[in-house]
Amino acid sequence: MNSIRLAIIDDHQVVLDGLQAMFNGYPGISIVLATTQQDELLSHLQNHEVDVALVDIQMPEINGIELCTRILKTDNSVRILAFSSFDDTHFVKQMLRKGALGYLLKNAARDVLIDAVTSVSRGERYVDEFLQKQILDESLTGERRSMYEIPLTKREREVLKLIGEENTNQEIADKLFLSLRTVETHRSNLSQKLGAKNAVSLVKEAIKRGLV
Amino acid sequence: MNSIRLAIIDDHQVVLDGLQAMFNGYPGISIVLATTQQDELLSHLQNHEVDVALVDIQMPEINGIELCTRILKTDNSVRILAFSSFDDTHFVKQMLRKGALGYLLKNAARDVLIDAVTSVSRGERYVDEFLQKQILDESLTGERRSMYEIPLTKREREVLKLIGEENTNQEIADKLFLSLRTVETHRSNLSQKLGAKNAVSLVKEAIKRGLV
DNA sequence: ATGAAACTCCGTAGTTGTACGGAGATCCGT
DNA sequence: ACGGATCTCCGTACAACTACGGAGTTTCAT
Repeated sequence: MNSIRLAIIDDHQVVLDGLQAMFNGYPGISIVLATTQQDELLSHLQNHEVDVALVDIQMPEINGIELCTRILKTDNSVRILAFSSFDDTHFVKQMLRKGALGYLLKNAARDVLIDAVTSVSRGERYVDEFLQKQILDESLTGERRSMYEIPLTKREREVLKLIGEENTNQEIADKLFLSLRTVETHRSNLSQKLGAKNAVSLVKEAIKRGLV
Repeated sequence: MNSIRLAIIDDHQVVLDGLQAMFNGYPGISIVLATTQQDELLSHLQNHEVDVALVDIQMPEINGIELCTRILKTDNSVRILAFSSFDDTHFVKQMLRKGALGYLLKNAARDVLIDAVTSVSRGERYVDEFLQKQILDESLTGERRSMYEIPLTKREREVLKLIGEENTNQEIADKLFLSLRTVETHRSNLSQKLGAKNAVSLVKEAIKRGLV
C-alpha cells in the first residue's frame, strides 16, 4: 500500500514544522511539499501527483475559499483538508461546499490529524468532531444558527460593506446610485436582521463577515 | 553548561509540536513544559524553575498582556518571549513594557527561534528583525506612528470601550456617572485624535486597540 | 507651588441615523 | 404564470451624534 502524498500550506513556519513532526513517525503519510507560498503549491500540483492538500485557510492576503477554488482548478483530483482555527459553523459549511473535503481545527491532536488525512485521502468527508456536533445541534434546534449565517441579500452586503468603510448613508446612496431613503431602508433591514442596535453593531458584523 | 529550561504555552497543539520538533535536535534548549492551559503554566512555575517562557499572546479568552503580568507575578525571574503573528509595532512595545523580554513572530524560522530563546535566556532583549526595522523607521520619521499609538487618556479609553460595546452617549454617561455633555466632549476629542469621521471609525479603533 | 494636562460641564445649531408604516417594480424559481 | 423575495422609494417624527466655542476643577509631576 502506497503512502498518502500530502502537500501542506500554511503561512507559519512553526506550523509546517509541527505538522512534519507529527507525520514523521507515521509511514502511511509522506509529506511531498510544505510551503508558505500559494504559488509554490499550485505549481507543484501542476507537475506532481498529490493525494491530499492540507490548507491553512486563513492566511493574510489570501482568501481561503478562493484558494480552494484555485487548487481544484489546477488539479481537481486533490482532496482538500481545510485547516483553521476559525470555528464558525457557517464558514465551515461554506468551505465544504466550495470543494474542501475535510475541515480540521488547528488545536487537533496528532491522532486526529492522521485520521483526518487518511479519511480524506480515501475520499471520505472529515469534519472536526467538535464542529460536527455543533453543526448537528444547529440543524436540530434550527434556531441556533450563528450570527454569521443570517443571510443577507447582495444589496445588503454592499451597503453593510460601505457602512463599514465609514460612509454616511448619503455617500452610500451616491456610490450605489440609490436614493437616500433606499439606503436607509437597507440599513434598517440590516439592523433588524442582525439585531443591531446602532451603527456600532453593524460595523462589528461587517468586520466579522470580512467585509471590512 | 546547562541547557535552557523552556516552557511553552500556545492554544494550538500543532504549534506546540512544531516547537518541540524545532528544538528537538538542539541540546542547548530543553522543553520542560508545553501546554495549552494557562493554569498549567502558572502552577508549573510555582513548583519548578523555568528560564524562558515562550508565550502565545493571542489566545482566546486570555489577554496577552494580562497573562504576561500573571506569569511575572508567579515567578518574576522568568524571561518571557512573546510569540505572535500580530505585528503592530505599538502592541509590540506594549508587550515589551509589560514585562516581555522578547517578541517573535510566528513565521520565524528555526534558527531565529533558537537565537531568540538563547538571547532572552541571557536576559537580552530580542525583537523580531522585521519589527525592529519597523519600529526604528517609525522612530526616525517620527510621524508614521501607527494609529494605534496615538495616546488616549484613561477616560477616553473608557469611553471608547463603551462606544465599542454599543452604548449610546447617554448610556455611557449613566455608566460612568457623567453628564451627557461630558461624554460628548470625550467623544469629540476621540474623533479628533483618531481622525475619525464617525462612530464607525471609532469602533474600528476600539477593536484595533483590543478594547472590544 | 505652579503649570500643564486631564477631566468635567454647558449653549446653540445643524447633521445623521432610527422608528414607524406604506407601496410599486423587478427578479427568479417551480 | 404566479408568488415570494428583493429592490426600490417615500412621509413623518424623533433620537443620536457632530461642530463650534467657552470655562471651571482636579491631578500630578517638577
